Amino acid sequence: MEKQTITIYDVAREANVSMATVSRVVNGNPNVKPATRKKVLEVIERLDYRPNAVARGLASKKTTTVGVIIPDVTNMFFSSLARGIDDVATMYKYNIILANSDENNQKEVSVLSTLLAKQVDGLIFMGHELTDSIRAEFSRSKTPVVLAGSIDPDEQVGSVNIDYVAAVEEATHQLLESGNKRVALATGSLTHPINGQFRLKGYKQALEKASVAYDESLIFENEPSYQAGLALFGKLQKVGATAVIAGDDELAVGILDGALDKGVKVPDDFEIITSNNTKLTEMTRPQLTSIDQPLYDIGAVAMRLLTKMMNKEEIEEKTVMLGFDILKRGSTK
Amino acid sequence: MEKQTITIYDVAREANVSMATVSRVVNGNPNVKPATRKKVLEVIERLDYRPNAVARGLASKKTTTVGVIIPDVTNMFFSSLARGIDDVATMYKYNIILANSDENNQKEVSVLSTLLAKQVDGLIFMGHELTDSIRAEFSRSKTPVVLAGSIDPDEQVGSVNIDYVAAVEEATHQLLESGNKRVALATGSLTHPINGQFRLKGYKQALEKASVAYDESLIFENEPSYQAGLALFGKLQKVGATAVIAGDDELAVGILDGALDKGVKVPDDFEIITSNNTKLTEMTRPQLTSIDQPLYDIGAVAMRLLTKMMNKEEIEEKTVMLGFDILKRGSTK
DNA sequence: CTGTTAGCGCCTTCAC
DNA sequence: GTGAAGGCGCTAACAG
Repeated sequence: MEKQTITIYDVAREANVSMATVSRVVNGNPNVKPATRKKVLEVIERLDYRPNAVARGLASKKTTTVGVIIPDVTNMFFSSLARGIDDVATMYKYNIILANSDENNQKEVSVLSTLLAKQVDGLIFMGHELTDSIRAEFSRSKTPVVLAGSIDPDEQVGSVNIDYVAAVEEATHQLLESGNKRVALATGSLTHPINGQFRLKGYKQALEKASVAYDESLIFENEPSYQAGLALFGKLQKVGATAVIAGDDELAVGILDGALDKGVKVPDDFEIITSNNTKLTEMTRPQLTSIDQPLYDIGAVAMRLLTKMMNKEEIEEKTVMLGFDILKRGSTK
Repeated sequence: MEKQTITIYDVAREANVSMATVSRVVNGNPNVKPATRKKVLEVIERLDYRPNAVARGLASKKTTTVGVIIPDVTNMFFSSLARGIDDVATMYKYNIILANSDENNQKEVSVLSTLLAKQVDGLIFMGHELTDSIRAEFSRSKTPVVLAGSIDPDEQVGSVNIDYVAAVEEATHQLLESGNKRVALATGSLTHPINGQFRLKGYKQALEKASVAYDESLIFENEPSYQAGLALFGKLQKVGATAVIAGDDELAVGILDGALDKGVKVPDDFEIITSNNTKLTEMTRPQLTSIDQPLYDIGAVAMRLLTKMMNKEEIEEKTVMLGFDILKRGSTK
């Protein structure tokens, strides 16, 4: 009645060879005479044998699974990355253990701990802040880690991203150029380096080059959600902003709808540039101009980088920066 | 230099007890004297010991991980389900191995096979068709399976869904009621039972009750994508449809934008009811009227059901049907 | 090319 | 309440 498993031992017996030989053919070891290989394969087929990956993992100390910590699969930005990660993982015969963290430090630490207990061969971390507790867990195990779609100022772990400074600088520049005097910046928490350091820096640089004074009241910290965007538009109007750079597409759609709902014309009376170029940017009317981060590729490259690290290959540069563009659509003039 | 792991054996030695005792305290077995428990816990803390889940899995034949086969994480419908699944899984100390299948039979079979090899304790399958090869894999292993957000006409495996027949019947009814003579139905492949059997049936029943003749030219098979929707609107116009029921929200948004782009007024000149009530339905202008499937809950309940099955608890009913509503928004009169 | 022999780290009877 | 011992199914030297 129990899931009667047939083991490598059964196959060995039936095929009149040793377990070692069976193991060899299963693992594609060339040191097997074609004839015996054929015989073994035949028995495997007949018995419908399937290697037990757990046992294999224990013996070989490799699980061929990697842990992926994601803030929220439900957010297109992250799910797009995740898709790239999974596809490349599959390509390299890895599986993904996916865990949502809501960027909640406690959850992150807890999930990281169980992932490590499960002996994942590597980790991909999405999330914009590497707290000390997370860093501690990382270094405590020697498991390779890659950050996808974010950046670690200390460059202690691998990371795949774009040049956030340059991207936001360029976006700000365009908005300034088209005549906006007051361009707002709406990102997530400024305690996250990607926002507080990089994006903000790009924003300030653009202002400076245009000789526009920096005004802190134009900086907004928000959740990456549609609701937050909807609520934000009013505040944006209040401070006299005529354009905004949003750090998240859902947030941007919220801002757009907030404007539309008040009868404000986009882009005529208000311009928006968003940051992630997810599918969402094409679904609105007008469509959203966006920084074009190659999301899928960021995930894919991150996973590829991780495979190299797991494979102990030589890594030229563990921080890889992909190219970006500003994709002009209807939300800007 | 190697990831020097400390094992249960080290803890046992340091604490002057046997491995068995350590195992007991780690697993919360009550048969341990408080004093020794305390001592062991202390050593565990000091040595920073973390049980190896792989070894545990081999010995106990339980991995506390479940496999989740998802067509595409990038689609809000599925990612919403996935979120519900993961949250409940976490609650019950399970982890999720997530694998994208694109509803491609070959990928499904292949991934299912590796999931089974990894000894997952259970499986959640999202996808609208249980092909024979999938069924074969399912029954070949005795691993519990639950379908989330779809339905198996044969009810061989567990499933959590809503009453698709009633939902589409109601939606069709409303559209007919508001004066539409030609209501189209745009779903995924009709070979999928959820479409070809259930949704179509609800559609036909509504027509019948309203004494409207069934016209096959009003039935459309589409990919669940924005692009497909965009392209579809033209065809909808061509067959003289004035309203549509879409089986997927991205598809619906595409149809909406297709209409808007041609200057067709929604809902005045064209009405739309979509099926999944994902976040997307709120993001458009007008917002989309939708069948309100409790996506997160479907995922959550599916996972909960699976935990019961893995736990060999008595299951009253392995097909659970959740309630639904029609959420009226701006895309209908 | 193939077989033998140890483990991998932990759980689980079965005694004591 | 605690210890000893035998696996779980497979890989990895090491012989031959």
